[in-house]
Amino acid sequence: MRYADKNNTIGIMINIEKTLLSGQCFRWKKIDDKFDGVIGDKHYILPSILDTEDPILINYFDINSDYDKLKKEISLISPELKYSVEKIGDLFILNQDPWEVIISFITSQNNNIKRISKLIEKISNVYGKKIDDERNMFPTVKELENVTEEDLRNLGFGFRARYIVSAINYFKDIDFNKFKKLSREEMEQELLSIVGIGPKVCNCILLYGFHFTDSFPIDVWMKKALSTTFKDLDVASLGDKAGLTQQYIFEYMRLKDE
DNA sequence: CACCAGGCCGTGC
DNA sequence: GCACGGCATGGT
Repeated sequence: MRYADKNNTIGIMINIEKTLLSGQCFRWKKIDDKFDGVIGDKHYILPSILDTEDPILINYFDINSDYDKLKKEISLISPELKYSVEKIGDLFILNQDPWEVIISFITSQNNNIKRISKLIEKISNVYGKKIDDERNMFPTVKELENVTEEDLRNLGFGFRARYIVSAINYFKDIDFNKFKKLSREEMEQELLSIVGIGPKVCNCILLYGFHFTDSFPIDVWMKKALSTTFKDLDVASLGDKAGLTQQYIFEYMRLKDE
């Protein structure tokens, strides 16, 4: 929601709760009515209604994109999506560290959010730089380059340990800045060549890690949604609102289960 | 004790 | 091509 204060400064107040609990990020913990998390090298404790001019937060929550417009467009697609947008309210596609997203979503397969969060916190505490007494940064590719499958199994990553090592081995030898400049198609092809990254994880990485907002990750929930309530939805026509639409569909399916 | 978690890999047909 | 079992671990 946009507002102007007495100095006529334009600000934006957003509700970050649904986004931080949506399953696109794994480093935020809800403590009482605050959210405790890490963005890059900073430890944040944020209220669920956020009013900020911090450029790091503005970028992270993608505040400069026009979500009011996107929500309006998504509401027009179907009554169910209109309901979901009204009920859920603010929902953003975050701008996260792509490397953290790659490891997070490899970790996410056949797993649940709680345990994914625990594992991401562990790998940060063991290999990442310390920020303060409570939190560490997510480790860089460099900091993970000598990590073995056994190390990761000992941390609890299970069968995903092999996949994470394969991702580390791929990225330790390439220039990440060049990788970021690849086209969506090229990037998809590269990601899928890494053992442990299949179509679903790849789409999550493209969407949540590299902000290709036309990505539409299809998991078990989405398959169910697209074969029942949303069977008439033309996914291919969604364009750059596909990722956000997917999030509202996911939330709709969750709402229905309550 | 079973069964599941926002999949993917390897194998066999 | 596509169906199937196996996979580590922790939670219910």
